[in-house]
Amino acid sequence: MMDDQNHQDGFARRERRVGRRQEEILQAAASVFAAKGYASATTREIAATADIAEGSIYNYFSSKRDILISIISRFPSPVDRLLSGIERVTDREGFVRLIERAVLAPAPEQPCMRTIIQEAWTDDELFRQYQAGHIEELTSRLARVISRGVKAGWLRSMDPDVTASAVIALLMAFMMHPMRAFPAVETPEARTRRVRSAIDILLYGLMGNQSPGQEKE
Amino acid sequence: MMDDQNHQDGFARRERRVGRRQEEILQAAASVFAAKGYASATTREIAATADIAEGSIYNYFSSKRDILISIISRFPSPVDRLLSGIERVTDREGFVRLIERAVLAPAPEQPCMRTIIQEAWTDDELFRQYQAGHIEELTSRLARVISRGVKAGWLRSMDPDVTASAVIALLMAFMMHPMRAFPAVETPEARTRRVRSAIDILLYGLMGNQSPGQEKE
Amino acid sequence: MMDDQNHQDGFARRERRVGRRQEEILQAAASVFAAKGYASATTREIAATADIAEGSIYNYFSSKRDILISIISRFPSPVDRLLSGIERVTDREGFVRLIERAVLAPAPEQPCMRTIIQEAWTDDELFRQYQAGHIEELTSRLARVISRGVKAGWLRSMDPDVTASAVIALLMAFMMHPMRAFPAVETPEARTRRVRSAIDILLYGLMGNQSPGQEKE
Amino acid sequence: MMDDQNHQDGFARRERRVGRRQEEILQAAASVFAAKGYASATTREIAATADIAEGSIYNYFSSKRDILISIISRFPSPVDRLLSGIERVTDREGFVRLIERAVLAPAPEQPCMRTIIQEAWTDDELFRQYQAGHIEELTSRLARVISRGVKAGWLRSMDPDVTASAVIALLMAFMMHPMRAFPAVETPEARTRRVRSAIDILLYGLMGNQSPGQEKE
DNA sequence: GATGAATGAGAATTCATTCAT
DNA sequence: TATGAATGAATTCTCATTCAT
Repeated sequence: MMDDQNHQDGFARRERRVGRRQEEILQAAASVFAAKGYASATTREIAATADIAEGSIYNYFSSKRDILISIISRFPSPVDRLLSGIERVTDREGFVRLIERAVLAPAPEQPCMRTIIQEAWTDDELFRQYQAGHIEELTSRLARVISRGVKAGWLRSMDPDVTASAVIALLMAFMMHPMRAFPAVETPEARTRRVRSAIDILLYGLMGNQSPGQEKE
Repeated sequence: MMDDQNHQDGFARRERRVGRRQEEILQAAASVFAAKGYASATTREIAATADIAEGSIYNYFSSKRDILISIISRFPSPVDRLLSGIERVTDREGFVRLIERAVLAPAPEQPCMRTIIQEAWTDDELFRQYQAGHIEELTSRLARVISRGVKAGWLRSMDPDVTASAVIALLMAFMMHPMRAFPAVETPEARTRRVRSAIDILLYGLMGNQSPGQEKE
Repeated sequence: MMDDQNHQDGFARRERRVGRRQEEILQAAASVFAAKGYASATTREIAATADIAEGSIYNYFSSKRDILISIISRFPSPVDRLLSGIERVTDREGFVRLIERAVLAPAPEQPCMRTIIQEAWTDDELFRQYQAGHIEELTSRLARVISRGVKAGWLRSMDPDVTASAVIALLMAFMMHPMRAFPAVETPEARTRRVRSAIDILLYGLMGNQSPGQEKE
Repeated sequence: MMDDQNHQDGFARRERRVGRRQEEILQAAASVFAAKGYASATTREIAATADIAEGSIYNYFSSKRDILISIISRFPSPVDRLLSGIERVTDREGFVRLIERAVLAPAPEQPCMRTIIQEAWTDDELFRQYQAGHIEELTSRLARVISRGVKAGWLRSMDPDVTASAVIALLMAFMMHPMRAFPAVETPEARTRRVRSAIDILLYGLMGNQSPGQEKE
């Protein structure tokens, strides 16, 4: 029984070590992909960043592409950030919070994720595999929320389906790019102000006649 | 003098021929970059597309990167499309038209440009060299327009600087991405509807109390 | 017309140059394959032997395996050497000559081909693609010849099908290996004597009661 | 003394365990070498087949090559199968049995050995080290047998030395290759028929005027 | 100028072998 | 002794760039 315990411990320890190493490689790869883009990133640089030998990468991943896929499917995509909780939105307040949470998410990995998600966004195969389904689901759910909002009067009158897909396009685009335009200059506060302003415009555009975000600042 | 004339003619003719060839290569490269991304595009494929020899490329451009740079600086970026004419905006109507023109621009090269601009957007050096300046200029001009609009009452009350940069971020992002989310499904009409809807949200969000795009459809 | 001629000349010249280079690479590869076996041969060594850069190989062949296949399908296999002319065999004399020609073929490339053919013989895919068909054809043709020989009395009585496949197995095996057993020692004359002796045994075994090769020595 | 006994027992037991492990590894390696060829076989696959860790192999063998050498020198080669008992041949019957036993040997490992022996046959160093000596010995012994047979009249008149080396070449070649030519089609019975037929031809060729194998079927 | 073969630096990946546990 | 992750040299192949024709 003792032996069994020991054996199990050993097994669990190894599992954890493998997991840790994978994590390290993924972190390293993510940062290199983010800096150079997937195609220009080299396994050599990933290995150097992860501080292991080039060949060791292949003890944990079967190919460079496998690393990219692992990153993409491991981290929650912006889409998922929007999806979670969308059902609970029943009023203007909830809607505002949903959008703000999705876009302003303080995810520490966000800057490094942007480029990687772009990759999934650009690569047809990855897009179909990891995004398309989510987005369709998100769109139809959002359309239902909008439909409810219009009926309840806290959204102005619009076609729910078209509006839903337009909003998602806007949000996805915005979540992927907002930082780029002013990279060197701006302080975090300035960034937050700008993002808030954009959200405000979006929400105001959806709700009409009353700025929804402004009052919360 | 006759000789001189001939010589000048010959010179001009050569100039034109060189220009034409460069144009062909740029077109070819643009389409290949768009399809594969800059890093994965090969000079071989560019040459094949331009129907010239691989080596001939180097008679017109000094490197693959030089081609990318030439494309970026030759074609008007979305930023420029917004810039031109921004000064003439003096009322709600003009503003609506400005935004619509920029986003819906029927530029035949647009789909092929998106990827290339993304490249410039992702590559720090290119970004600084070809976008940063334009964007700053655009932002400050737009801020002035917004400021005027708020004073004149055709825009709701907002901080002009923050709003300007937020709008630009939204527009840039949207101009670069809107198609992706629904690639297989949608008809051109559906696409236009969706883009219109997004613009509508944006403008309504800026102007308040009256949908500006809706009535024009 | 002159121009046309020149152009054609240029075209032909290039064709020839390409052909020559391919030939050089094939020769080099053949000798390296022969020395090391396909799997252990490296493109680096092939390139060095052909005195070109490693990368240049890929201007002429799409992969290392493509080189092997080219070699195999370019040179006539032992099977083909047996096939050609088998139909014309109508008597004991012709039969003797057929076998002798096939086995003793003074092909200059033979020593270098043996190992390569072995590769095709060992690799299931290559075998099916380049040998299987030939061998089946050869077997049925040989069976017909044997059948005729038995009827005409210049072969002893045997089952033609079984005998045909046995003879082919013996010949193929022998053509692929005979040298190996005594590589360093023997003179060409000794080798010829030994091969002749083997052929003699085979033919005597087939014909019975009279040594067919002995008298020619 | 008891202790001593125990110690000796322990020692012997360890010896046996080591031997058993080595055997397992050799079996595993043999089957992998046979399937892929030496160069393409990986230690990983050998380890997996032997159901041990990759690293453990190196507790028993110093290198991959060492495994190959161990296999070759451990298992009796076809040559050895011919050698053993060759001295006892004193008449036609014995000769027939000798050849049949060597070629038709029901060794279960034969198919797996063929490829390995081919490796030794192809690799100059291995050939010299493990085959050359055996073959020379075999040749001279066989020559003596033939000489005796010719004198005794149960072999037709031939040069014993040349004939001996020819027979060995034929047999070696045939023992290494006979299966290949008809892999998918034939039943075990068909194969036996074919091999018997080949042996028959050989023996008939050696003895003259009387089929030696035919009557035994 | 035009061509495209030649180049060689590097890319991703494999694998025999080592070594800490 | 057993393990299997770590290593890094070696391998096949790619591709921007050069250069002889």
